[in-house]
Amino acid sequence: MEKIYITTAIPYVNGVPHVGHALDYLLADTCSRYQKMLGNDVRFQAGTDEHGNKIFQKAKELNVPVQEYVDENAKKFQDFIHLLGAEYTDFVRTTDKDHEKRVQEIWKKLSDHIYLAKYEGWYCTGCERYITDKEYEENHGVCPDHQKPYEKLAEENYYFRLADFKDKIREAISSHEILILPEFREKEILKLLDDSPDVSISRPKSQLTWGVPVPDDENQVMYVWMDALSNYITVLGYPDKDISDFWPAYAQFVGKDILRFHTILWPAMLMALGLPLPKTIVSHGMILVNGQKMSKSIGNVVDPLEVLDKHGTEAFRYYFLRHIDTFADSDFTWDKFEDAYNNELANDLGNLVQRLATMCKKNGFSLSDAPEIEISKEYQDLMNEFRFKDAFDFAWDKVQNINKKIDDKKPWVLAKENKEKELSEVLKELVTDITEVNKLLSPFLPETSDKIAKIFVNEIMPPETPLFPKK
RNA sequence: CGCGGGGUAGAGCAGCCUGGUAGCUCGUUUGGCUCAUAACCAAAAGGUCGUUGGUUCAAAUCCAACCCCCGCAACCA
Repeated sequence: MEKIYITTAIPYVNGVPHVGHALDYLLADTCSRYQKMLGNDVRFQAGTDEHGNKIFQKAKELNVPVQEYVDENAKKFQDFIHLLGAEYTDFVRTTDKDHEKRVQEIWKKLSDHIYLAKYEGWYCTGCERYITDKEYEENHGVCPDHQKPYEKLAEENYYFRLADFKDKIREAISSHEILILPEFREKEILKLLDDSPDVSISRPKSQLTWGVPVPDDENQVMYVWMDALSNYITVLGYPDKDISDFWPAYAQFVGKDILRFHTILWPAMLMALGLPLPKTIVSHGMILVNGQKMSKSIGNVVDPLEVLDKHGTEAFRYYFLRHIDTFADSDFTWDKFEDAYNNELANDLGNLVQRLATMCKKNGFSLSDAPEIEISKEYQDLMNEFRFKDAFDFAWDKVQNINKKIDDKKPWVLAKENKEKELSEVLKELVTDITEVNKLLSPFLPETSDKIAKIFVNEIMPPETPLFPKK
């Protein structure tokens, strides 16, 4: 039995749960359930990123205490994860006192690689942020959102000296000590690594109050990444506890937009702490709508809660794990979702369960013990390579094969001709087949898999209502 | 010449690394079956594999150039 640690990205809680978050949770959950199926001991982290100005301001706008605001939002995300049928073991919030204390200790341990420097740049008082030189030129020195000219400002920030680790990181990535998936992202990151400057990791308190104070400097507050990335180890108890049981992580799931932080700054932090690097960073794509990025301004945002409400957890998991590519950007449309539901979940699988169970019942066939199942090598290889969509396809192919086999063996003919022995052999074979497929489906569709398992053991009874009624 | 991904049937994709009859799902048409959720099974139609050139007995696949789409370019799920 191995100890497996799986992590998800912690969403920034200034908004509601998004389909993109769902994808992250589902991939991690599928991985986790598969590992548990193999008999491994799994810890599955989830959490929320709760510091920063945006959250502070949003709470002020709503006129609620900031802590109350983040409490509410953290709850929304926890509920969301449950709705997805994902089972985490640990939930970390960056406002947890333990986390805050541990991040400060981590900061101290990193101090050899941290220095204070002056940052100077163009600043918009409306946006309350610095903008890049390029942006300055494009907007001709005036903020388009606030119609105010940018101001030249200077402030002191702490920086993390990434330069100390670049060579080692390049080596770790190239040698696959830390494996980046999909493969093509590795090139992208290696190139990016070369151009990466030291990272600004604090803000003056005058600018940012809602965050973890920098130890031994009351004028500075930690800024997002140091705080957020640490969650993966603070939740395990680092540095108060020995985390070597579960660290290094078996897999860390992230969106492609934040892959760079997880493959550049994060390994650098770990190296500085003397901790081993995560084995795999899995970067998934974005979910598009008709080929376009979802955005509030275009107004094409798909609310995952609406999808869950209309079609339920299992249909949601089915679409997002099989029709959304594990690694690349893919489309969500209601048409595609509904086609997949009706043609595949209802017709292929739901109907198969119905017809086979009915057949068994009509002919008085039952199995006292669940048949022994071996998990196919091909499926395991795909799962071990995090190719969940392909593994799901592999399982689905078997679903279709059972439908073919039924047509081929024609049990109803055997029944009419009273070939009881032959009929019972055929049914036994079919029930064994469906039990096997069901096992392969269980990391993806846990609830359905449970139901099917119950139907085909002891006295076989078709479900009273179809598993997936057509819509 | 910033970096990366992609262009294969009406749609969505696989195949490319390791050249050898172009494949899968959906959709369309036709046939079969009756155990099942008007489901299931089979067959057919449908492609100059972005363009041009090169290597080769042989190129979707390897090489070169070009065209087009899409991401990223440091607070974005």
